[in-house]
Amino acid sequence: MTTAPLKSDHRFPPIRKVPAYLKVRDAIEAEILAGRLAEGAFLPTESDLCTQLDVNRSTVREGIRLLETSGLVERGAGKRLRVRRPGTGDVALSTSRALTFSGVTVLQAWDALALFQPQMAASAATRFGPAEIKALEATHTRLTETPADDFENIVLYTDDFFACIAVGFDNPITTALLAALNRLTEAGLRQVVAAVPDARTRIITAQANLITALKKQDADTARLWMTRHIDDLRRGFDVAGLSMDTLIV
Amino acid sequence: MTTAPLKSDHRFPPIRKVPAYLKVRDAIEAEILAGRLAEGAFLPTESDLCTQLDVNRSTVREGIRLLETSGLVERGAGKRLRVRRPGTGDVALSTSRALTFSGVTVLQAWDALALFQPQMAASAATRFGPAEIKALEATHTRLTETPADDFENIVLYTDDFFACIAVGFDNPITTALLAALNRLTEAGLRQVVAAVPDARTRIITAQANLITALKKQDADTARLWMTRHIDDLRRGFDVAGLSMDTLIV
DNA sequence: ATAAGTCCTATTGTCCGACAATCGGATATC
DNA sequence: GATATCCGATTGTCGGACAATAGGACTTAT
Repeated sequence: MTTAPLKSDHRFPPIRKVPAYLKVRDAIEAEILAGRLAEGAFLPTESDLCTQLDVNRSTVREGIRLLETSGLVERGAGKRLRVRRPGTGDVALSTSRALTFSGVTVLQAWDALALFQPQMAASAATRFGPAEIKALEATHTRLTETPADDFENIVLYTDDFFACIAVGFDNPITTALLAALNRLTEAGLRQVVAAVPDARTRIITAQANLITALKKQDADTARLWMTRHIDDLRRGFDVAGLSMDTLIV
Repeated sequence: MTTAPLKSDHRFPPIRKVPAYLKVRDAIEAEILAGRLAEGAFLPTESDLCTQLDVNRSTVREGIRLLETSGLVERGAGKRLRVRRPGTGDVALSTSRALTFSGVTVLQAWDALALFQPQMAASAATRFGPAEIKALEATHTRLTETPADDFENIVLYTDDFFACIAVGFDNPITTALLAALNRLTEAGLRQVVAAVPDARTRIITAQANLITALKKQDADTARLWMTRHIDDLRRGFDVAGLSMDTLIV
């Protein structure tokens, strides 16, 4: 006969009671992800959800609020909820917001950009067809036609150029992630463009050489010019007197 | 005297009345981001917020729910809300969730991985010091010591290896984004490891060669082996009979 | 017949008040 | 000093209520 151990080593699984409003979220989310609530379909009325889920309307509303941020449901003010599949724009926004909240610095954002963008440029050299290059040229042309003092549009088209490269891969993941990075660096770029007089021409030069390289399917040159482009941005930060350690707002 | 135009071209800015619960969220979020509510500080009681913001508690709660998903506040069940700065883990989770919701395929996730990871490996060759390489070796050793039928840990340590490379850059952005990608491919990797007998040894080989290259600061070889590693994963998908077009759940 | 006005209903946004559960701390007990 | 007990504060949930309005149906005017 075995004696009972002095110290029990039996492990109880932790008891976690999930609040009702979280269950509400999970229930609705599950229905959507399972496809039983198709995209564009209206969700039941809040009152209906109350009776179906057997909770109070306040609880239902709290659950819905949790879904609202993830972009799975769409709401017009005073209108019913509609199921929605978030697009790359939503992903980029939520990612950049999350990164901002977590407290990243300008340097970190630039570093990530410097890591990923040259590789994308190099890969683009072999993967881009005439259509993608045409899109790049269109954005580039818009930039060349922008007056040197129209900072806002210079920033816009510079970002667009980056975005075009990401979009050209026809992969929503790269598109979304690079768009998120662009969002993080956009404010810095705006200051650089405003503070550094020859920023615009340097950007135009880099873009032109990059496009040429892509046309020739010259991956190394494409990578090189993108690297120069990104490095230029960093020098711009210095010239504009921006500390790389400041948190991105 | 000019005649009034037949068709008015005056544009009114759209009137949007923001619901109170959104304002509540914005108010709290602003306080946090401005640093007036420091990390770790307790938020006022819901009742306090009611009086301060002059709205009903239900409204306050709805606003709080909106913040909850972004990880800016932390809540123990039945306990007060505490201000919190989301870490890379939170960013990775929210990003991978957002990508999942937006409906990405296994192919797209693999493609993104194939685009970014080799570049990270190449850059690691010049940027990693002894400490980072030591961490990689530790993970690698854990994998070699894992029995061939312990699929769960094989997947775990394989992911860890990728994560170590991202972490080595000491940049929360790359860490978070790559972790998000890992999350997306993890399920696929699990199936590959379970279905392809020599997956483990192939992974070990790739990792070993990669580490050797990093030690020699040989960027090209590092990139090469990472590329092989990722390509192997793709072949594994084929062997395991996984369609690359399936949506990631 | 199309456009504009009128009414009605359903639904959301917001409020009020209430109560059980429980967390944290103070207090009493051994 | 450690343990048990009590208590106030706070959250989670509930029920009901009401104003505002979006969306139709219906009528009217040009």
